[in-house]
Amino acid sequence: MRQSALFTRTRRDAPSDETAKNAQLLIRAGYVHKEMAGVYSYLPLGTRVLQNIENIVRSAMNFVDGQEIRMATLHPSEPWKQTGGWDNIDVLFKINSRTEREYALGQSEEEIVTPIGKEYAVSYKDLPMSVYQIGQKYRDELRAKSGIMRGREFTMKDMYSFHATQEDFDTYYERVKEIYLQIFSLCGLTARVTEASGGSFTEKLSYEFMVLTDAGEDDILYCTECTHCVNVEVAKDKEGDTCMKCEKGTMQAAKAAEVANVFDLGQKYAKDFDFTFKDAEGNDQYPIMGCYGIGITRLMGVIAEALSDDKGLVWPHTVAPFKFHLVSLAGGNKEVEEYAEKLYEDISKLGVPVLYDDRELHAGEKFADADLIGIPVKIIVGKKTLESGQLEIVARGSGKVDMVSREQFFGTEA
RNA sequence: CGGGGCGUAGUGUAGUGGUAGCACGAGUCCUUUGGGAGGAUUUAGCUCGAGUUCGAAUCUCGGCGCCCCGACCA
Repeated sequence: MRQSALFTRTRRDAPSDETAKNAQLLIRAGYVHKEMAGVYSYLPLGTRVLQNIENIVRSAMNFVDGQEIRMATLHPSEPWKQTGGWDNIDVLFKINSRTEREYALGQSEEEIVTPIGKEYAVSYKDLPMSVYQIGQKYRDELRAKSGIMRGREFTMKDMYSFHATQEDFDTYYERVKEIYLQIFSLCGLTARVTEASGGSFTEKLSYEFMVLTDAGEDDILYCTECTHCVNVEVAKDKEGDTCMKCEKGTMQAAKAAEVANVFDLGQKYAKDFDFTFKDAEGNDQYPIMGCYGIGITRLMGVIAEALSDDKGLVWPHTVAPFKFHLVSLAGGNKEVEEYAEKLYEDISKLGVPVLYDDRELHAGEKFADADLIGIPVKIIVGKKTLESGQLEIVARGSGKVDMVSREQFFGTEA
């Protein structure tokens, strides 16, 4: 992608109506555009980041035998009335049609997926079954905040599984929890599995995946020695207590952002929709259901918060909009320009996403923009490098500089 | 939803009752080209409504919007 043709441009100043670091940086760098409080559009750079995150999540869900589907986000009101959500879930957007009909906007999809499951899972042989989607969710938050971290419209991956037995569910639940941690690790974050309230629909605990960051809105307690971690809303221990699990570490208080959660829904929804299957003896049984969410756009916001520095964003290579930022310091020098053009074509030919700064600007502006945009590796081409016959490779995070020959560069790529 | 703050060119800001200014951006031209360069020139604005006043960006009331704290949060 030629930067001169990029749909967006960077800004020197942060908008005055955002205080969250993620929103300031993402807007300045041209990743997102704010529509209203809690609602953002994603521009080319932002869309690329989202697609990368989605693909990481998609692979992981496929790995745990989830099948991707795409459910409606405009919902009939009936299933919501059937589960009680219509009256009990205050974040549910309710829509009045110009006709007498009422609709809901999907804030979660149990009301849609359970009736679908009921139609296809009629025998124990059809179970387990696990489906997921990546799509928009709508929640009528009283107060949207923290940039893209708590919006009224956001992108979520939500998976739902149905199981014939509690044991089968438990096994699957653990599998998903494990793969979730890998997802966050791939995104450059360390997440902790945190015990939390199950919400209004279950007595059981749920598990939240928390990333330690001051930008988060949850208070957690984590053990300094083991993986034990509890949301303070359900914590029996206090800061400084000895960990109840390993009995070695002490519990440490921290701010954290919830990037995902998993719920054991039991048989609630199956019962609400009278979803039964025939077991091996021919008896009707309610399946055990689980749901597993990952906030895709929130995850992007948390990465932006947690990994940025005073110059701008610092994307891990797994989610970065481009692998390389080719910065040409031609300054009117035809030789350098031609060299950069050729290099851009050669990298592009390999199918490697590269942003090519071909604009006629001073080096300082180009570097400042590159730092702000936060692509992990800069390739700098100028008179200097042309004379030495080498490429200057600069890591965005560490600032580490490597001088490599063109052959070495393409050698490592191939 | 309760409390607080704020709405001025595309962006960031100055202007507390009397001619709306600056910087950045954007356009044209010239010079410059390894960390936001310089000059010339052009462009573009007071959130909406009502009121007070000879006169309102400025004062009063109301609406709308945005941010923050709290409450809330499948």
